[in-house]
Amino acid sequence: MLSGECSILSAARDLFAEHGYDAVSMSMIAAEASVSKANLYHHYRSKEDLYFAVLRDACDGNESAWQSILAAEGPVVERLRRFARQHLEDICANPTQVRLIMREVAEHSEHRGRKLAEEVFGEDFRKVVALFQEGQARGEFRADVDAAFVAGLLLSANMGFFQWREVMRHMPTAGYADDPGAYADGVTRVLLDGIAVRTLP
Amino acid sequence: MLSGECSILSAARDLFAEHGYDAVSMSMIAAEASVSKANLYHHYRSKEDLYFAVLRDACDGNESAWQSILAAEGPVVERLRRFARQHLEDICANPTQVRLIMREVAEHSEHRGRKLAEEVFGEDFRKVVALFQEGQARGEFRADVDAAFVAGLLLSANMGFFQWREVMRHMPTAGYADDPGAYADGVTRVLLDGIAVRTLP
DNA sequence: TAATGCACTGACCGAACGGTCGGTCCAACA
DNA sequence: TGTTGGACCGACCGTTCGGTCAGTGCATTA
Repeated sequence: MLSGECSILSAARDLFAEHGYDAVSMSMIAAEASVSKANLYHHYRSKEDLYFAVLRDACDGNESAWQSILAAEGPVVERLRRFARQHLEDICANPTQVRLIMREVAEHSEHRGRKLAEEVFGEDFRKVVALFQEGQARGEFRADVDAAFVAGLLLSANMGFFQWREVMRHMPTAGYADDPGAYADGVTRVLLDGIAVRTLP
Repeated sequence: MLSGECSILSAARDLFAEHGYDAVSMSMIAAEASVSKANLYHHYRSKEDLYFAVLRDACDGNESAWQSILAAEGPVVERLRRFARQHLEDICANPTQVRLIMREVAEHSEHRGRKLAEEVFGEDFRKVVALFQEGQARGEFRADVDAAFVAGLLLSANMGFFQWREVMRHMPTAGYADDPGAYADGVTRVLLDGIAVRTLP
């Protein structure tokens, strides 16, 4: 990839992620990348083509550290704890990509957004589901909860942190907005043990 | 409110919620409302003015049935269960408003979106926090978890259902995408009891 | 040295944008 | 009955949009 093309892609990614497709003009991207607008059309056939290139680029770099965590050995509970932390850390470390894809899912969930989400998150989601199922098979987790349901719950909790942290930061008694690690640990703990006071059986 | 103004507001709300601010033109709104574009500017000073009116209108109608649930008598656990169901039902019944506000939070979380979210969700959030705190004071919930944290977890889970249901519908073994009630019950159950197999103390 | 190919540009296009303006219509009121 | 004021419209404004195109500068190759 040439430097010109790279700077275009980078500028477009930042702008699209921050403002959305329609709010960003080709002139803005050209100015941000310090190239002429015509140059954009030399590298990409259309605005949509550039947008898809940005999306494709954002999806490529999601080979994450937590892939190995899921496949590791040892107690599922411990793997789950480490995964939750790493996953949330990854999300927070790549806000641009996450925002890009979240926006796409929100606005086109029934069309290409769904397909995109499946391609990007699908395999990962299935791996988390498999982890929960392994936990159930090992007798670490209760068998009467749906693994996909719990996986969705965990990912929703992490996504919720990412989406609402700015709002939560200004809510009373919510001091965890600045500590993803503590949040993820809290999620794991509640997910495993619940919040109800345990009564002897 | 007159019929013309109402149809404008309604058309604008639908279009803004579905496509976002920049993707919607005044001409589109005028056509959708079957009025002239000039008429839009007779009722609203600018596009932004109309957008804010839509936002204000969407925020007004959120006096929900679950307000009384939170304030009711009886075991907190039962109130929590009923709240989770009703809250998710409300979200799913008003997708337009929810999408509108979600978009605003996502794109302007650090500016007016934050203020908006506080005004719309702030009081509700605090009530849910208060419910958890009451549960802790009554000895129904463990005291060593932060109430605001758990409240955020619950709301994130419900929001996650709303946001990802279209994607989830096409994931294997995830059959709960069409049943908000069952999902909410599942969230409550996991939140209360966790998924770990209980070992005798 | 001449020719080829490509990154890149300024000037430009028709269309659509947000917004304005002069004017029509009609119910309310004197 | 004459007047007023607000709902409403068609035509239009300047600007910006996505996109095009002829042309320039500069390596690489023959």
